[in-house]
Amino acid sequence: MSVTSARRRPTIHDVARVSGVSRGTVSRALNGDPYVSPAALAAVRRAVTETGYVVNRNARSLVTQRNGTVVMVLSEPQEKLFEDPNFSLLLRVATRRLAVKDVALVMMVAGDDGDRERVVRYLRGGHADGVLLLSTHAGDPLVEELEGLAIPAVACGAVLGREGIIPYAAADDREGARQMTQYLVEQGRKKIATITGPLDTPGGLNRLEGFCDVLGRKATKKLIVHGDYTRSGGEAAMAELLSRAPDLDAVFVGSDLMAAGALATLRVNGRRVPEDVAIGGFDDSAVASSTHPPLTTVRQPLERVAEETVRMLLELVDGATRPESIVLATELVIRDSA
Amino acid sequence: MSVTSARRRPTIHDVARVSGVSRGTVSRALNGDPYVSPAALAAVRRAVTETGYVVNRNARSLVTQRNGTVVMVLSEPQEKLFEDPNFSLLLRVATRRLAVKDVALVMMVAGDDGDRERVVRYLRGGHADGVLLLSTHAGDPLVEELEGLAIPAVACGAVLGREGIIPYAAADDREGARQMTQYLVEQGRKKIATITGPLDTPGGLNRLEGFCDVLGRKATKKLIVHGDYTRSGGEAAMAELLSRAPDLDAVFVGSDLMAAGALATLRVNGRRVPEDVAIGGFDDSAVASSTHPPLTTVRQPLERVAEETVRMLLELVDGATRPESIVLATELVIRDSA
DNA sequence: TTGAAAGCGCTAACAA
DNA sequence: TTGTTAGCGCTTTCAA
Repeated sequence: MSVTSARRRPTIHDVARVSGVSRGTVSRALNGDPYVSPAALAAVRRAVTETGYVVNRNARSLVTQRNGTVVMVLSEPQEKLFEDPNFSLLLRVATRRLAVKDVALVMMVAGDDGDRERVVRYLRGGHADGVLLLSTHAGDPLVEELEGLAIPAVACGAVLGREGIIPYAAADDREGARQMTQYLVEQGRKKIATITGPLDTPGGLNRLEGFCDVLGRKATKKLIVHGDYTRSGGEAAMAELLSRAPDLDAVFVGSDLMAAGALATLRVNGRRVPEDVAIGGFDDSAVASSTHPPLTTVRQPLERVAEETVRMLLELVDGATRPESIVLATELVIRDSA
Repeated sequence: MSVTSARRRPTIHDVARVSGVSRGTVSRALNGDPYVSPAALAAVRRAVTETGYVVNRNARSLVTQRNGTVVMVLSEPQEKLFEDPNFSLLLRVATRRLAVKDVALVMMVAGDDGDRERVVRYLRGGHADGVLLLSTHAGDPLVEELEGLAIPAVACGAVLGREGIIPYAAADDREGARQMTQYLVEQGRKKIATITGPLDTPGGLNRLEGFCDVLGRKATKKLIVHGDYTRSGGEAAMAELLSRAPDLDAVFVGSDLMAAGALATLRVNGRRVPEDVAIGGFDDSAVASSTHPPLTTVRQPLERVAEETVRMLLELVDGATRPESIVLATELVIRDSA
């Protein structure tokens, strides 16, 4: 045992020796090249098992200029975004889907200039085949640098201002917001406000547009406040709304986490939900069912967003032309808050 | 611009040519070798800037057998662990700390045998310098495989049964549990139960021991139920406790997430918190302050756990002898639930 | 269908 | 202090 682990790792050379063919043939056999005789293939297979050979990816990458690694870059101006359950979900699904293809996922945060420089250095070092963008804001300087590097990149959610350049998979934010707003209207709510996400994110912008689509002129400035996708941001925004329009009877909140914050503020202010104020969330993330009362919300198919993003990226890496961006339908989930 | 990005990446050869020294000298200059004249160093620096040279890590790794990458393995029998805010925190801190040292973090999940095989293959492929273990359960087969690979490994939280072999950083679970239990006693609670984590995790086992340390013979089997660190597990465990001991007046719950579940069950059953039943959590994670009422809990210094784990791993990778494991003090955080 | 051989870009040992 | 050179382990022509 100790002898075994002390021995150097077997190389393709060892496999060649044991199987009685040349290194070239071993390589071809390993990579599924059609020009390998059944006999040679069998011999190589046996030798691989016998020697316990595992390819050295560094050596392979050096010559192929590929390395079976993609980077997930989290542009994260507010550290808080990490507490968002959506993030965990995307990360988990992406990791799994990539793992199936034997592609490793490197996590990098790009919150400030130092981080960003590091990401770019890593990418320029040729250590990754592609980039998965998460929560990228409009005008993020990283995007431009990426374009300069000419490295395959795909985003979870559109990168505002770059929709035609960086392919993405996303939920239909605008339509989802319409569904929720329409539902609130149908419930007889008369004075409906909204708490949006940051307007330099597609979720912030498009959900607000959906809200306005339904309410038209009723969507006055007074009834629109902006949050930052955090719980505490939701609390503050709700307080602001209450002071602006004490008689509001419904709020469409741009994320479940912010909605949880809004609920807390309403409770403190003695408003009952949904009797006095109806609350609609967005995401149907883990928090939605754990608030009190549980949130009526809009379900985003984030698993599919992650899956499609990964698929698109791998296609790009394999040399496909720019894949079509894809927008997935949302679904209204009715619980108790509205 | 298009011409620039189309050109092949500059190699050390180009730097040598531009700076007028040999490749060897360039390499030495780049790697901080002391035997480089100031003149040569300056020339190399200038040439690097001029050419935009970035080292090719694959080539470097091929010869150094090092690659500036560590893997974070998440042993995750219950997928749910991903929803735990503790996880996000550890991931974020570790990513950042490693990034500072220009070490990349690869995420891998090892939930089933297929996953595990993939992790081992990746490691045997020599693509990582070390392993960060997360939420590893006693008897996890991965641990043994890791030992066979003789790759540096450090754990966040002890790996039960391997405490002497795999160094770790962890909170003082037992003492933390004692603090909370003692506090409940001091509040005049007479019938105190506990919901533990899985007993094959250090948090499950040691927090239960701390509980028993304080209560002695009063900690009867009837008052001890086991959860799985999920919210729904906490709900179910609380229901079980209520049926076993309807007259209990306090519960020490082994994690904030489970405590949130317990609160929900109590509410459904008409028990007021803390008037009828006091609830103590553990973690002081993001959920603790967002439950209703906010949780009195035990703060784990998870940032420091992550920092220390990373430090230990990098030391190991750099050839240090097995570092001392480190146990960090916890702190009682009093809010409204007890 | 196969083997031989030329690198991929870099580090490190050696000689100068 | 420097240049030269031999690989690291692999893929991929090129000939056969």
